[in-house]
Amino acid sequence: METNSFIQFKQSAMRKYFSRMNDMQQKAIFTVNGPVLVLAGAGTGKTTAIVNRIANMINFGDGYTDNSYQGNSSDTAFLKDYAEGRTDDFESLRDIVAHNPIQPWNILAITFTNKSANELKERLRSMLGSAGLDVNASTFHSACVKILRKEISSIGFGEDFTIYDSDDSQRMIKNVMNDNDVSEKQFAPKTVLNEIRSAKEKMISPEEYAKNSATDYKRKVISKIYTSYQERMKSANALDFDDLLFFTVRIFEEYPEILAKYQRKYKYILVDEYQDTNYVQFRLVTLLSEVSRNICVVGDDDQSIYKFRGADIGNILGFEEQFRDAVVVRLEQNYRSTQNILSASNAIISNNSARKDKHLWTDGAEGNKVYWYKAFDENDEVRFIVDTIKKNYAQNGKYSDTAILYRMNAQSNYIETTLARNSIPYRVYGGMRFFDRKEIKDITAYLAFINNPDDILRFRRIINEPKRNIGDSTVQLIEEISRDLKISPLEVMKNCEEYDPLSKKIAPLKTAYAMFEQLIEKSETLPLDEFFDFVLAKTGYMDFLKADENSEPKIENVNELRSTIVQYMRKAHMPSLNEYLEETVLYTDYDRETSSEDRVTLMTVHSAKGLEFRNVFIVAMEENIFPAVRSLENQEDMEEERRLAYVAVTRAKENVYITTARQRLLFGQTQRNITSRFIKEASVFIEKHDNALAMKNAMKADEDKAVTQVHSISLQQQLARNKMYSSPTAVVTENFSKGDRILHPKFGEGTVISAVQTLNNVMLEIAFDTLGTKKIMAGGVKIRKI
DNA sequence: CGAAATGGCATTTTT
DNA sequence: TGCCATTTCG
Repeated sequence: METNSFIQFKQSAMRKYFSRMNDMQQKAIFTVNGPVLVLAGAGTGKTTAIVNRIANMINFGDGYTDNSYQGNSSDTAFLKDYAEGRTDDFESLRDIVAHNPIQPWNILAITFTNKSANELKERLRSMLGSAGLDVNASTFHSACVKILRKEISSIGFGEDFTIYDSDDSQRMIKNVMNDNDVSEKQFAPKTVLNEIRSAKEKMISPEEYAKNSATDYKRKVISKIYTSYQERMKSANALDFDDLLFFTVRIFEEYPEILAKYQRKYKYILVDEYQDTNYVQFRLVTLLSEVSRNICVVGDDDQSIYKFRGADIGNILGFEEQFRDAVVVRLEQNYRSTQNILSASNAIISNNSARKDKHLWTDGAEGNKVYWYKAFDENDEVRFIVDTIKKNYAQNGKYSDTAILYRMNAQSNYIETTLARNSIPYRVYGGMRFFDRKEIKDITAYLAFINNPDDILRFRRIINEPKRNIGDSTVQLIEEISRDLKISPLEVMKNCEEYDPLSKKIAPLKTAYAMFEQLIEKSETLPLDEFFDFVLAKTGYMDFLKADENSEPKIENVNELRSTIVQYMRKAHMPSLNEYLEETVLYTDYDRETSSEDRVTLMTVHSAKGLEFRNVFIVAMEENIFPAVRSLENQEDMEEERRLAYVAVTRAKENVYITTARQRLLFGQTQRNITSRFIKEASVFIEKHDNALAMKNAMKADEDKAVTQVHSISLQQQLARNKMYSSPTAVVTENFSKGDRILHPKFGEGTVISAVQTLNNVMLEIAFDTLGTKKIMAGGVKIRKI
């Protein structure tokens, strides 16, 4: 009697402690040991559940399910009081309830992005204080870097290895292709890199790749490039992003004692966004949890949208097969959206076959129907968006609760222009990132090369930037010598007089060597920020920038880079160049910092995952765009598009606006697409507002009037209409015809052979008096009739 | 060597 | 159409 009530009150007291969580969330929180699969639909409080689960593990261990301690009557009385709200003495609760509490450093929580890792860290800290900071919450990549810095010597790299970003990798591929006489025309470096990347994602080494390539010419070539790429990476002591995961798993597979060490360290593994894991990531997680079997994966198969970069939805769908005893928790109560939005998204996603059945619900309001605006063309479409944003703004005085989502980045342009013209503040996500800018990459390359003089790629990038009279052929020679003799390019420069082919360049090489020698020396003595200034001055890079009159934004960027160094120095325990470089390459999140400014957000549906907005516009929901053309043929791709549509709709708290256009100008061509199947799938929850028909009829009336006077005026009309909508610069004002004499600012005088009218430009074929015949767009360079 | 012209290409993106 | 990377020409 007594024992039963102890356990009963213990559980109610603990439920009381986590009473802000719903039953399902509590189930996830209290299942501490063994494999757990949390299927968390959009907006169901997933992160909160994760944070609370970790808090439970650290505070109470497996106290909730433990039967070994039977308590006594005063404990039972306390628990009863706690459960019924007469006390909230947490310390006493923990004393009585805790069983095998888990040390924070035995927990590894893995996410995909720095943003979510940071969010997790922050929430753990605020819930658990300093214990929260001891949980290893990091991305796959940074978790692997940490392991590799300790263990990589086992496979022959130095522990101060350099990390290459995608841009660096691609350059490296190009270099390798050039040196192996593989034409970039025949094999696009991008394609080659992708192939290598996907091989690494599947844990296929160059040797293994070679085995299956004997018969296929393309594979044979790629195999050669892959092998040589990895060799060079090794001699540069560099790893690319994929290597970080690949080599960690390799080490675990080949060195059981190293694996065992980490299995002991990370007794509890938690993986967020599990639906987006690829094979290496799956392997890593599987290996680490093999012994403890304490693995909790959290995700939503309906939000798996990264197949194109290797994500395997099978990982989450197969979890229950992999772990027969897995506890499955479904989070389906949604705290974000109105019932109508949820119904619409459920209606869409239920057309997918490869999924675990889930049904989002809310006890909140019914809300508005999804608003579908059928526009005449893309200009009418943005006009609607602008009007609606203005209307909403008039009501609640806020722009930042609105997002405009599109399928591809190319669509942002015409929306931006119109927003700007209407003075609606906005921010576009995506595009050039801070650390991808040339000047930033250059300076970082200096720092990286000073940090690791074997880094041949960075050497190549900066040795003649600014100009030091060391041209391509000389660099090529240095590289070859360095490779053949297995010495660093610096060594080659130092002793350049020993190498005959370099004899003509001894002076510049010696000068450059002396410079690097000084830089390296200062890197060991100066604090980082002062060292940074020294590099800028000594290398002449700052002067080089200042010499260009348009360089102000660049100089500003450089100053911003400096402030990242200062920031880093402030928070680092032992600031080092190596660690700083690691952070900048791995944590590029910095320029995504959420500004508090009140702006409309423009982004692709992909980058909207995990975010929420009161009002969401989903632009151009038409077949060929959303779903994208390339997914129409293939069932699997189509299901991914549908998941994407599901993600898009579930971003909204209150209002979803979907737009389509009867015709639209995209990639310079006018196209007519039929309505997206996704709209039809959710039609019950959608309200259609057709402006296309009205506008078409209005235009038809105009046209009829005109036709009575002039025949076939439609091209003229078309042009006039384009003039109205498009920027004025694109319009050709002068009319050219065959036989006209013209003056071109560069090519001089000539005679027009033909003039072909395109939609809003004229293609001229001109016989120049001195240069022969050329085809030129009249709208581009200024061509005058004479 | 650097600006200008040409050609090719156009889902989605994090680390 | 518009962007980019590469080529081309002075």
